[in-house]
Amino acid sequence: MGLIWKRFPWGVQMTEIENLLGQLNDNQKEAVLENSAPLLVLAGAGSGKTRVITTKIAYCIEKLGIAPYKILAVTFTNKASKEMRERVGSLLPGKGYEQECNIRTFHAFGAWLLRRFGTEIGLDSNFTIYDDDDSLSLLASCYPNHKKKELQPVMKRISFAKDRGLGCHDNLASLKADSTFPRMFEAYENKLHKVGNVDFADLITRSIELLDARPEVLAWVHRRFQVILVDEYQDSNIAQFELLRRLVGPTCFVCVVGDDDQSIYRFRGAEVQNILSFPEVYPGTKVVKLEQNYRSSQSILAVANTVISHNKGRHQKKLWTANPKGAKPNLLYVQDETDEAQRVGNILNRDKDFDSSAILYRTNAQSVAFETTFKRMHIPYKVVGALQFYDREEVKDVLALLFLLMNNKDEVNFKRMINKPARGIGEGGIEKIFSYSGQVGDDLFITLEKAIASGILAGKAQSGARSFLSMFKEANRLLDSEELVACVNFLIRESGLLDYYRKIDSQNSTGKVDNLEALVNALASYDSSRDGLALFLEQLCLDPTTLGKEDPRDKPGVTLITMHNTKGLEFDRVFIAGLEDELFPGKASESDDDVEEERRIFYVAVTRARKDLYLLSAKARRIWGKTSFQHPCRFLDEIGSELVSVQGMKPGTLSNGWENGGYQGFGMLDERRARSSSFGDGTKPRREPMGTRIPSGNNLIHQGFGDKAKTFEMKKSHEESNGESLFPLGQKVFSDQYGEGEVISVKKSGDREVIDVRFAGGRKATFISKFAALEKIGRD
DNA sequence: GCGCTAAACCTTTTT
DNA sequence: GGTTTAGCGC
Repeated sequence: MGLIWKRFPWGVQMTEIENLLGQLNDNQKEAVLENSAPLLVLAGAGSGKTRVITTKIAYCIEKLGIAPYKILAVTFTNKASKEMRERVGSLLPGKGYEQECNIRTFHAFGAWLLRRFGTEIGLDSNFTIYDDDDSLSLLASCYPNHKKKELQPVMKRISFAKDRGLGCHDNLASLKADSTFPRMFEAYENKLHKVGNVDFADLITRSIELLDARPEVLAWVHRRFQVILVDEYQDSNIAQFELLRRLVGPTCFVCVVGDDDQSIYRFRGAEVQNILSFPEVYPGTKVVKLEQNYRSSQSILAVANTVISHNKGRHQKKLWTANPKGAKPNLLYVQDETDEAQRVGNILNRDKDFDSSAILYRTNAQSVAFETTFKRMHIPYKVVGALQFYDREEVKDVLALLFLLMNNKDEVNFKRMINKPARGIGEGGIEKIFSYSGQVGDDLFITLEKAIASGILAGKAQSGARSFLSMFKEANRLLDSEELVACVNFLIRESGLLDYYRKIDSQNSTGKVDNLEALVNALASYDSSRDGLALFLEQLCLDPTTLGKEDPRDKPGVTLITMHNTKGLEFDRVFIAGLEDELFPGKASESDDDVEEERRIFYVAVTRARKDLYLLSAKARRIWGKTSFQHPCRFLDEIGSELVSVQGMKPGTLSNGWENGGYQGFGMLDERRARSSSFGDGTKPRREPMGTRIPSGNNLIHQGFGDKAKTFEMKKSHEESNGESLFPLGQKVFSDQYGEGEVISVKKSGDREVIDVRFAGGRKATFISKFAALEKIGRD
């Protein structure tokens, strides 16, 4: 039963599963068929990793007769788990395996386990999951005299410790924190326990705690899961490694799949060592390597291989492909972020093949330039991942009320909303209220009731507190009678948030009320009971980026996405934008390890492309409202010039500019663009990016000849002076683009000197001194 | 305690 | 450039 028979022309009958196996290469097949020894699959980019996992799931069910619910498949990101669920579904359509199998992220699995058994370790089943903001607020409530900014690094360190499986009583010496840290860590943990909530790391660490404390739960887990598969294993952290070790029972088959070259979550505690040491931890491990790439053209793979070979800490391996050579990847030097978007738009408009194209960038903020330009050019697009909805102030306010409704011990959200909008309960009032609480973790509404009864609050605060309390009573009543939507609407109105945001909207036309409406709409598709609300909040915590939105993949248009988020995805045509030092690799990348991680991110990005790859690097970019002159990403130098076709002039680095036969000022490039940019899309050429005069011929001559020796000297003297400042504060300078200016700040960033210059007319710009096309004037 | 203005800060990347 | 905080007058 359950097998569908297919008749082949030559009379051989094959089951669906054999058909699937027939599509695999030998190594892939080996990985699917091995189901007794622990299995480590080292799978290069595009080597059919997901196909192996999904086929393996199908094989376990159809051939080995393992019940789907006994299979646990863990991924790292929400996107990946969604993708896997879909692939399982489409592999064996109509059987609903993707619903029955436990396919989740590590964190979602932890939440699932803790909701079931959390009471065993004193956790309420209606706990809420604090995001980073909430966690910080909780820490701040332990230390009211500290500013949030001081506490942020502490919070980061706490998360980092927990990701490594370290508790506040463990030896924290390896974190190199100061002596107060363990105490703060402990205070935070105590309070978190008392308010009955968990943070992200807790989803893993408290699951471990549960399995260690309750052998019967551990036994249940071991009975339940016969097969455990972990995707993107290189991204797992130590806590997750520890959790996995407990999940794998004596009769359980475990298989992990990963690629050390694609480890890009070190910043979050990912430990590449996990994948390297797997065979030692699980004796008898069988290792299968997948090195044939089925995704990309040879030309694209050549770029990827070259770049990644510059990393020292990696396994030697070489991805190869039998695919055609394909078109040479393009490297485009562009003017600024608007020009970048414009150029990409023009290319897209040539064949209008939007759906199979993606634009990849390092930071979410970079999507804005593409969005505005694409809107103007009428290019359809979709932004994947970036939080835009659920981290809005007005939405978080309503959510805070809902979280509070579900968990009346939730101090963070109570404090957020007790006086918002203002109802006369200030700092002092809150303190008075809390003086009626026996201890942290008491029911906050009982505390509030006591405080009101005592009459300690001032007149305005008293009535405000009263209405806040009765609002929740009524909201609870509505929820109990399963009127979720009415309940939320009531809260929005009664709390005063509706009027409050209406006023703000009318003052600065912001549309916040529309967002409140959208939130109610998202909720409306859930069951209108308390459980429906709980489910909504749970899904929201675990993946706030997709909830309530239609699946972006169903929408036509170009995909805009961060490089991190693209893991596991592929596109015919990929544009990698913003290939500039300080942006990518990021400013904070100082150590060699940091740069190696960035290089892996680049590798991941490049290997997303099937046929066409465009690399874009801008000469200037507006960052924080200031124009910053950029230097090309160092990884571009690592690609041999024979591997890409270059368009545009490498920006004004003095050395390269000269070597290329004369540095070309912005004037000439602007001219060239002006010619080419009647844009072919019917739009008017845009305003000059910096809104300044185009340099006169004189300036060009001045720069082209008069300045050559001088600037060269500047560079030389910098190298010799070894880090000494190139531009003192107050230095007068001349730029061909901006005219005369004055250095108003000199800062060090890594080994670089960065200067801010204010030009005549008040315009400010930032330069890396070493590369700045500036002439010092009026000094001697 | 509230609300306005000025200043400071900001951006990695995800669960 | 946009958003959050500090400081001040009411």
